[in-house]
Amino acid sequence: MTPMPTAPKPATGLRERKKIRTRQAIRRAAYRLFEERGFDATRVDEIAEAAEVSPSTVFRYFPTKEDIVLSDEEDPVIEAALRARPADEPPLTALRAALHDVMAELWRQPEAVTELRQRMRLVASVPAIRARMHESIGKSGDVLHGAIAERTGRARGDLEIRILTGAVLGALTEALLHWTEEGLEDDLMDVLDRSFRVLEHGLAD
Amino acid sequence: MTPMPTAPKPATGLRERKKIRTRQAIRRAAYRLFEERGFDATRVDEIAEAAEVSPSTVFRYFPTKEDIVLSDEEDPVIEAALRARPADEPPLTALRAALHDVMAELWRQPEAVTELRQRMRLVASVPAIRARMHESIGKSGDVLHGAIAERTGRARGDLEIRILTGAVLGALTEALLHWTEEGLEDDLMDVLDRSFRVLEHGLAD
DNA sequence: CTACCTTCTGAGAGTCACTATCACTTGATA
DNA sequence: TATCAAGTGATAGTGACTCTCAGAAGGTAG
Repeated sequence: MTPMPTAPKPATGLRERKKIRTRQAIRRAAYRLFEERGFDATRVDEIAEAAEVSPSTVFRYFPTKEDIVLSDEEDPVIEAALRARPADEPPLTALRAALHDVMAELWRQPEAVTELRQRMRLVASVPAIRARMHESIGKSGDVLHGAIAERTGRARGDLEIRILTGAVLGALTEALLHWTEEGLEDDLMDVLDRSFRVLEHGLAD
Repeated sequence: MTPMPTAPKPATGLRERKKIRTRQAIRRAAYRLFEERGFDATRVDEIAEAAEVSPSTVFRYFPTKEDIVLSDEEDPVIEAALRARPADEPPLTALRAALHDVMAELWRQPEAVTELRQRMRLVASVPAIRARMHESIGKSGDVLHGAIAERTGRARGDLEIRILTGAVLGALTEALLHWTEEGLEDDLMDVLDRSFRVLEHGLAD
């Protein structure tokens, strides 16, 4: 019986550190090999060897080969940013502001941006990874759904909210893919703004 | 050299008929087994045996096991319905009307509705199939994208159009999943209308 | 420092979706 | 009837992923 079951510790201890390092080693090795010879042409065994672990270990850290590419630790960040917005803002406004904040923060970390580019390149070129991304976006949808339900006072299963989050995520996904196909160099913040403009005013202007 | 390379024949001939029957046999057998024992617990060999063909033949007709569930012959139908709308209608209006038409036609065929229900039940419960559906929706997005680009006079690669189609398809997908999770019995036309209302007016009312 | 426990790792064997190849059958055609 | 093209089945792969179990290594109490 732990006295404070709510505090999950700041992840100190040799064990935790080793796990983080192993995870990183696998992912780095995988990215390198994927860039060198392509996703499909890279076997999991090779990733394991390059990362100096056994194949079993790779699957212990990542349930599928595709999951090595998709980290997915962003959801809670976005959710937090959304909760930080004043409660009287309409959903779309709050969402735009929240995503704006998250992206500004992301852009402050050059290596995070580099990784985003690598990842999007793979997403754009490998169907299996794209499919996986859509799945994970669906899960993000659930999270957003909950947060918006709270702030608008609607029920969790509300159809209209679900439609709204679906529309927003669908729009953003397309915008992100467009950005990727255009060479990953456009101003992503601008792409984001244009997405919300369409969501708010349609194709009008 | 065929005299008329544009006319692909009305699919007469024993060969064609046999192919269609084989395809149907495989799909029917698969649906039955999936309902009986679940998607993951059904091996492709078993589907082949139930359909009285060899496993190789199953893969000749469907590239993956998931594709047995997702027919995907609807895109051209929707596209045609969209092109049939007057050119001066704004995109969202035209899309709603086109989908309205397609769905009304679908509802006129009871067995098509039954199959839709079966399919959606699998989509909702099997992640791999859901992922595949998202992929195929992405392709539908391309089609819609092209059709809307034409009718608005914008370029094919236009970001705003892509955002719009992404939003519409994202909203509709969520609505369809909601419908499925609610038991497949609600009035789907109503769900469709509510989706477009949110797309046009936001969460306002 | 030692003993014990829990967690992590690696090795091995097995399952199953999917691919490639090739001989054989069968519908179309002259 | 002979010939050709297309569809089928058997066989032997490949590679992602699962399960199990023995041993190693971090954490902890005495």
